This record gives sequence, C-alpha cells and structure tokens, in this order.
Amino acid sequence: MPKKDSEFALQDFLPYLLNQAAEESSLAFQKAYKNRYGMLRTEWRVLFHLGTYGQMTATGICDKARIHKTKISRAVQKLSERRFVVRARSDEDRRVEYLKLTPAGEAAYRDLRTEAEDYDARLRGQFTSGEVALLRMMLKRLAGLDAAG
Amino acid sequence: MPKKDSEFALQDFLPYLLNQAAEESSLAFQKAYKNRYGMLRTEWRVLFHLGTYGQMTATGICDKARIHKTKISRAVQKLSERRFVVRARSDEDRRVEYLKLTPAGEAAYRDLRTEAEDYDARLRGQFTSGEVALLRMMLKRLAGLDAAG
DNA sequence: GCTTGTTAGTTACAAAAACAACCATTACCA
DNA sequence: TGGTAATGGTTGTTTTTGTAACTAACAAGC
Repeated sequence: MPKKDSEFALQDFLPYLLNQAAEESSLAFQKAYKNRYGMLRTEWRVLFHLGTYGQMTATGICDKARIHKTKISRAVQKLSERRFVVRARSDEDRRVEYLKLTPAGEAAYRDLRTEAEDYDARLRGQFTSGEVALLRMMLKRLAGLDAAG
Repeated sequence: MPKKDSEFALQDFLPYLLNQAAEESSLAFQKAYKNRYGMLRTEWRVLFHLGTYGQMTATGICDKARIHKTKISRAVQKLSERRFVVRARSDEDRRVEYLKLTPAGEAAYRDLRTEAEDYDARLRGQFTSGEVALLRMMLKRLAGLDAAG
C-alpha cells in the first residue's frame, strides 16, 4: 500500500486560499487609498473605524480591528499630521486619548467609502446574494468575529 | 432626506473580512512552521510547492503562488542554507535553476503537511461539506484562480 | 555577428512591520 | 498610604517586505 503522498491539495488548503483571496482583493482596493491619499493599510483602517463608529480610543480600535497598538499609534500619528484626525485627552483618565475625524478626515472617509462600496458591489456581483451571505457568515466565524467584533 | 451615512458596514466589507479571516487562520497555522522549523511564511509556501508539485523553478513558484521573485529568491536561499532544498542549473538554459527538496526537506514537508491537514480539518469541521465546497469556489474566484492556478 | 530586447535570478536600498522596552497614569490591596 | 501590578500609549531596534536596479544567459532581427 503506497503512502498517500499526493492527497494534500495546497490549492484547497483554507489558510492558503484565504490569503490568496484576501491579498488579491486588498491589493485592488489599495489603489484607492494609496494613490489618492498616500495612505497605508493601517491608516485607512483607522480612518474607516473612526468614520463608521465615530469617536474611539486607540485601544478601542486595537480591539475592534485586531491590530497591534504600535501600528495604530503610528497610523494615528500620520493621520493627525495630515489633519484627518484630532486627539483629545480624557479628563477622567489622563492616559486615554479620544480620536475623531476632522472635516477633512470626514471628506476623505466619505470619498473612500464610496470607492469601497463600489468595489464591494463589484466583488459581490460575481455571486448570488445567498452565496454572499453565507460567505460573510463563514468568514466571520473563521475570523473569530462571531460574538465580539 | 438625510445622507445615508451609516449604511456602510465595515465588518461586512469583503476585503476587510477576508483579511481578518486570512490573518486569523494564518497566525494559528504559523505556529507550526515557525516554532518547529523557524520558517517564514514564504518559506513554508516554497516548501509546500516543492513538496506537493515536485521539482520546480523559482519562476514556476512565483507564477503558481503569486509571490514576487525577490521573496522567492530569499526564501530559497534560506531553505538551501538549511539543506531543505537543492538547486541544480539547467543544461538547456543556464539561467534557470531547478529546485527540489532534500530528504530532510521532504521530512519537514511531510511533518508540516500533517499539521496542515489537521488544522484544515479543524477549520472545515465548523461547516458542512457543501458550505466548504462553496467557500473554496468563492475564494478561488475572488483570488482570480479560476482557470490558471 | 552584432545590436536590441527578454527572461531567470540576485542584490541594494528604502519602506513597513514585529517585537521589546519604555513613560505616565490609574487600579489594586495589604 | 505606599508598594506592586495593570493599562494607555509611545519610542527604539531589529526583521521582513517592497521597489528598483543589476548580472548573466538567451532570443530575434537584420
């Protein structure tokens, strides 16, 4: 009986497939924020968190977006230099800093959000809405975003 | 009529979700090749390509794995230093170099393949086999891996 | 056969990420 | 109330990546 050597299919290995799909879609969408605003991936993520959820702290974004705090710290620095974000120390706890978008930040957010919606619609267009719903459900579970998020 | 400001759901945006799921699953699987063999992501990818497809050239891996050639070049360097991979110049075309696993490389591959199979089975276990099939189909299409691969 | 172009792969340098150590402030608790 | 731990956030250093330029070998046109 031969060793079942060739049964493993790399192109069906979920972590591999997930990465290929993620990279492809990220690279395509990246053009929007990179070319038009010179932003990095972490920067648009911070921008979008503040844009969709309103005022947050850096730690809040860390938890929600699952990004390390040093990356957030530097992204906030950049966004604040560009006057897209303002920081305000809390009075109750002087360690924490509230972040929110400036009008310029809001404008950039709205612009990029339109891009995002268009791009997402294009991706979804390849499938039925039932398939998309299932895909989202599965991705959320794989990401561990079922309950918390 | 108010601006539909809050209709965009970041947590449903496909590139974002794909990245979250990809990162989560990659990080978990990473432990296997990182802790046990001190490998980087590109290195296990090269190892797995050579393990599952047999002898290949660097360019062949680039095309199949969609990784830039500089990354492949460095990964091959590392793997060859560790005696997991041997390189052999082609006689027909002295630019090309055939890569294949050494016995030690094969052993590492088989070991990590087992890990991969177990981990993949664990991921798949959260869903029905029909759901998994659909997920794979969708991810391949999103990755642009429909025809070529 | 000699310019021009292409392909396989490497190297050098700049940008970004990971990791650890670090303040400052607040919480715990004996 | 004073010492220890935990938390929010930043900074510094090392790895890893991205980008461009490079060498070497081949291919094609003329």
